[in-house]
Amino acid sequence: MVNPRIKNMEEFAAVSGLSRPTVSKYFNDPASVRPSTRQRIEQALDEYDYHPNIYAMNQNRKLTKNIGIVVPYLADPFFAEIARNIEERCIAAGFRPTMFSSYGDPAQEIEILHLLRSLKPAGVLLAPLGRSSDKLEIEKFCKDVPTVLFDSNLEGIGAAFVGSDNYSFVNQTVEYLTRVGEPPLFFEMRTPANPNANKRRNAYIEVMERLGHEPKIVKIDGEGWAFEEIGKRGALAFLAEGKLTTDAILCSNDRLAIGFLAAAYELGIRVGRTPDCSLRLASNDDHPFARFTCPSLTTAAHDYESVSSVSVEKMLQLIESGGKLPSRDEQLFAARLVLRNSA
Amino acid sequence: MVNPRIKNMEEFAAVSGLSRPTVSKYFNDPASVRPSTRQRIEQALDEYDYHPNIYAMNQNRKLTKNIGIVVPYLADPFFAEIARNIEERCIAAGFRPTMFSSYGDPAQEIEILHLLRSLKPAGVLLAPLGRSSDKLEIEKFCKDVPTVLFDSNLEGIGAAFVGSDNYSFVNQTVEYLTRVGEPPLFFEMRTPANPNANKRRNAYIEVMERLGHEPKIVKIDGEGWAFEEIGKRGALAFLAEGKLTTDAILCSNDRLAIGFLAAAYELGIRVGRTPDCSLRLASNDDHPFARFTCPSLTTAAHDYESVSSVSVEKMLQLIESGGKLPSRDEQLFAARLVLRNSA
DNA sequence: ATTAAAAATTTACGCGTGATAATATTTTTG
DNA sequence: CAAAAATATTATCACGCGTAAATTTTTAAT
Repeated sequence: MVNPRIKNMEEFAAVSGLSRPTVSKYFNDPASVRPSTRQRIEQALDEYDYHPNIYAMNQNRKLTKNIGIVVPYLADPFFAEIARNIEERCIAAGFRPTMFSSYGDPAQEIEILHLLRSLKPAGVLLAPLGRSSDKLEIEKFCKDVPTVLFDSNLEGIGAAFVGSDNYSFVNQTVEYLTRVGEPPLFFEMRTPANPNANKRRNAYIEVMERLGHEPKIVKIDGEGWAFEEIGKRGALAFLAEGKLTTDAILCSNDRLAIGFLAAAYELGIRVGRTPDCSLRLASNDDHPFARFTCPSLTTAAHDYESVSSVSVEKMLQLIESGGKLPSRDEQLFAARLVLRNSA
Repeated sequence: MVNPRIKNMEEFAAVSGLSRPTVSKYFNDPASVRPSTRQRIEQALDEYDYHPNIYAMNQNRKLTKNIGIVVPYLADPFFAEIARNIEERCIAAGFRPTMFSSYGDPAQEIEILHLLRSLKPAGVLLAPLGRSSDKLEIEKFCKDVPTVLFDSNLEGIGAAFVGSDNYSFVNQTVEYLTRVGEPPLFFEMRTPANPNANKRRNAYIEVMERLGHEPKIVKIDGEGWAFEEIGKRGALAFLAEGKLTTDAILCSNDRLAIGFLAAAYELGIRVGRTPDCSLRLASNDDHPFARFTCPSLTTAAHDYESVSSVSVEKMLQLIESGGKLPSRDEQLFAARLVLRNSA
């Protein structure tokens, strides 16, 4: 490694005693050269410090090894966690993932797609903002760049969608809550950014009616992505009203529930399933922090593993087949009910 | 925009009635061409859909507009938040930041630096893993690429360091805790990954001695980045021993404190400063979730704004001056004590 | 108006790699 | 051991742009 600097592939080919095209082939696919040749290259790679120039490589290549991962809000541990999982799998598959977050801003989401376009990625994994997304622009993007949507669906857009079955989430939490006590009230934001929220509300109504209970929904105000704060304020206001008609509450998502628990704690309302508690609270997502709330949060867990692995698989499949899939398929994964202490 | 496709800068220069190098100059700095020329280019830009090829641009350029942002663990909301802040500022300064996370793995940290090297970034903002970092490799990297360290310092490495003054953190929390009650015990991991942890412990000892109290430290076992879990287990074990000699505890960082609070809640130990509480708990960092713990967490807050803005400023300054600064300077920002309900 | 200086533009060349076709070499097979 | 198949080499071109030097145009000064 202390040997004279290697400037380019030409020089590196020289010191390894091969021609440049052969070395080029090796870098594009090490298995495409004879084992003996491969050995010579890898030996030279040990002795000399050479890395192909990324920009020169990608400039004239039909398809780069880049993968774009786009999420709505990377500072949300839920997305951070799933992005981490996906990133890892892309690297394992020999690709170079880059992460992007639109931080809740539709304009930035589109900007990211523009940037991504000029990055000529082999594929993109996109968790769109949802309601506020510029669907026309995203649709245009998906026509040019092989894209798999995950987490939140935009009807008909992208080559495939991989996400969670919201009905399964709510069905399990509602059934559990009603089985061990009174039927739950549904606690959500009035204008949720994420389309999953709407599906969850509808599922709640459907499941409640099936079970012969009247659905009751509390809608709280708030904009943006500070869900804990919104949930806390909403819960403080709601609990202060004293109109609680049941002992059970189902939050649309864990971040609202975290805010709710903070509010309940401040008001001295004990939450849990033990006799000393006046309220049971369940939620959906299994946020990374749900295990550390007080009390720990009973919630319907995403199948993180399946969602991330199948998203990546779909994407690789899409790349293999040249960017087009015969038909857009949607794959949904059921929740796993995680019983903790809040309900 | 419906006009014939523009393939490259040559064609775009043609339709705007200019030569390619002139157009090239415009894209590198719109102010470097005559206003009348600029107008012609921007008009053509409206009519035709052309974007310069990123790879071709960067291949033959001495300095790209890329900025690398590297953090130890992006799924930690603290780093996610500060990375978001830094990212935004880089974009505002006309650069193209890319975020990387080593997810606690020293090998991956080095891999990221290797990748970054071939990305030829104008500068890098690096929050190193700390104790486990491969310091020799990082030092080598910093010699070739203009790098500013932030959050956790590696002595003598990088062109500058911007972080928080750990003494100020601990000084404020200890002083506050002793002022309103018994002197605190220090709760930390036995082998902390982050060098800030060591500085905080030393500061705790120093401040306690200055105030005439005997420092008492509880070291808990655990490896990796699941601090809440480690804190919770450690607290459960510690509280079960019943060797609590004081009513006040200072956690090394908020994530440990979050775990501690979860443990206390499960054990039925009320934490806070009201008469019905048996324990006061304070911490350091002002983690984004510290407002939503039960009780809400009294903590010494990082000056997020200053750390991120000065980091970026230092970096821009470094780029301006051609990658070298006259001397390595370290800039530390004091904490702001945030009083909430836990102490 | 003339001319020198400054600014803007054009000419000409190079960057490091991918890709392809024709040829040469090596390895495998019958 | 010869023929066939697989692999490597040689020789070129293409890619889309940056950049220094040369040239033209514009501006400022006389």
